[in-house]
Amino acid sequence: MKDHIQTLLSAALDRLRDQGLIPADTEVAVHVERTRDRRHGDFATNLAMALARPARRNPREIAQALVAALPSSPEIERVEIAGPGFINFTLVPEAWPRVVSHILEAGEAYGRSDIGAGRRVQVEFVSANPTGPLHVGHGRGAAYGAAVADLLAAVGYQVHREYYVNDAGRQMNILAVSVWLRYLEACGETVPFPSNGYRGDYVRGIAARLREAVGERLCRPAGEVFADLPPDAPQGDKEVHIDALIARAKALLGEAEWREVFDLGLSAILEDIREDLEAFGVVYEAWFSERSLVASGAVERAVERLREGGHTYEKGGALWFRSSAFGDEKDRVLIRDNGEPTYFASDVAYHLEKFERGFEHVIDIWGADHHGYVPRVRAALQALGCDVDRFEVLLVQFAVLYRGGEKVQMSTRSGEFVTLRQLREEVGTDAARFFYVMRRCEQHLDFDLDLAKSQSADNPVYYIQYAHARVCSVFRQAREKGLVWDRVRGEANLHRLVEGHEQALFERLSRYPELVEAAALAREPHQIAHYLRELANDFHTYYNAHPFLVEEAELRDARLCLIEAVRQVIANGLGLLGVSAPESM
RNA sequence: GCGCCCGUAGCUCAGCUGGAUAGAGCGUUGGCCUCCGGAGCCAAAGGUCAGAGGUUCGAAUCCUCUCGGGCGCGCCA
Repeated sequence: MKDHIQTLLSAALDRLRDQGLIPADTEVAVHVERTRDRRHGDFATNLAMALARPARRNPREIAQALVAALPSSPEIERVEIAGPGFINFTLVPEAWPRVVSHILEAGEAYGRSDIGAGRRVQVEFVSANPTGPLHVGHGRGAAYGAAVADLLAAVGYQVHREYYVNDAGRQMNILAVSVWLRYLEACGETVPFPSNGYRGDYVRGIAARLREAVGERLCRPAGEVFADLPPDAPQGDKEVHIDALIARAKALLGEAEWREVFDLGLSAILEDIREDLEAFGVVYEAWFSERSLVASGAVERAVERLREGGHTYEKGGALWFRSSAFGDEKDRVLIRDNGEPTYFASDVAYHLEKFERGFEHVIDIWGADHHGYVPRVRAALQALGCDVDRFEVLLVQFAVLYRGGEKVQMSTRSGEFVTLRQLREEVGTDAARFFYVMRRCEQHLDFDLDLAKSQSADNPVYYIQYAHARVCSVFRQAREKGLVWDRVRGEANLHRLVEGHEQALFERLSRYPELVEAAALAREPHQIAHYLRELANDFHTYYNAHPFLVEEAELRDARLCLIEAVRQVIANGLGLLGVSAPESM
């Protein structure tokens, strides 16, 4: 409907250009919006006011010319000029109920569109280091990223969801050595556990699996392992200590056996993460390995390209990228003085590779604590000649859990953090997915565990799901009473739905496609969450005000059509957020 | 010190690329169950949109500054 009015206005605009009333080169976006007040009709545009300046005319004068030039339409009952120069459109009454037929016809496809035109867009999200289970901080990125990806898919983009696996860095070596030490313990050795190691219980679990797989073949006496190592903190430097420990482990085991430990740890954790996300309703098209990037020489190639482009220099034995020439606050090291590439170097290679894979748009979803990282990646892409307008980073702020009004403390050091899995077990996937995307991603999120668990009206998830279940329940009741819903008869009698509650529902339902489009383009799934609450409220209100299973079959069938449409839109909307739509609760 | 995000009702937050009288939920107060699920509904009270300038027909929205809160500023990942 909105599109229809936009089309009419564009036509009128062309006529005014032809008539010379406005300069031919005037560029103006035709912007149609829903009115907030019924007295202003159903839709309004500020086009005349936007044209006032370039045309050097009074807005109302332009509005009159626009209205005169407007092609006629059977959908529109009235066009009025109001206030400083708004043009208000009122639809013919018959236009509204039609939305119900559209919804019943389209079913799950209602709200989907093709504005993406099949363009390929990549969404990379979560990408947590595979050194331990996902925690609740990752949960928000997972829920948000999945919702953004699903929204983009819903409006016609070809979406590629990707998880970047940091399986090549020092942190992974630390994990491997942690696993190995726990394994030694399991073999009966007594080892002092490094203060910088991974202390979580899951490491013991992986060590146990290792022992099952290889027996005591990889066991070495603790005395040999720790002989002459630099001291751990607090006497010594914990970083130096653990690096020496890693080197010793590699020396004692040899490359092949070290790799065995490393790979078992990596695959165990990746498997855990994958299962965790899957249970959270989050699936990926690809898991992209950093190690494969290093192995294929892509990192060297990317660094080489920067060097050839004259964007690098050497200082202090290291190779630097002149990112400050592209807006970053300082230059960044690509290759350390020890010859090892930095994490940044492989990230440059990864992002270059994204563009080389031919995505038309590349979206990264990061925790807000990485915001300082954005300018350097952008700088690198620019230096490599990529179109940075096609690169977008969405930063997700922290989520803080509350229980009983108190902040839930999390400590990574002790290994006692709240995992995503624990959260799912406590509040359920539906509540978790919904709560995570209830707020704009720039907004800090207060996650109230008690509220998420509560089965009451206070809890928006239950409120919305209840509306869905209630519709299903009405249909169950109808069947029990032997009433058969005749959809065709219902659709033929939609004009009978003249109650205020019914009109409100038509209006609400009709804006759903606009909403999905807006939410997708703005990457704002929270708009869907808010909409669904309002829709559910409209429905519950209607439910309380009017019986659906009335005697008169025509009216009854029409009302059943309407509430079935409501059910469909709730199901579609919840689906975009990864929340289930139960038939009973 | 520099950079990014945030500041709207007692609390948690919406407010669509600037638009007509700033909206929800919770909480508070007062109502609605012989009836399709009361896990629901209705009503009332509650605001100097942090503050000050600026841009214009018009600013919660855009720009600048100030104040307050969060986060980040490694040859870590």
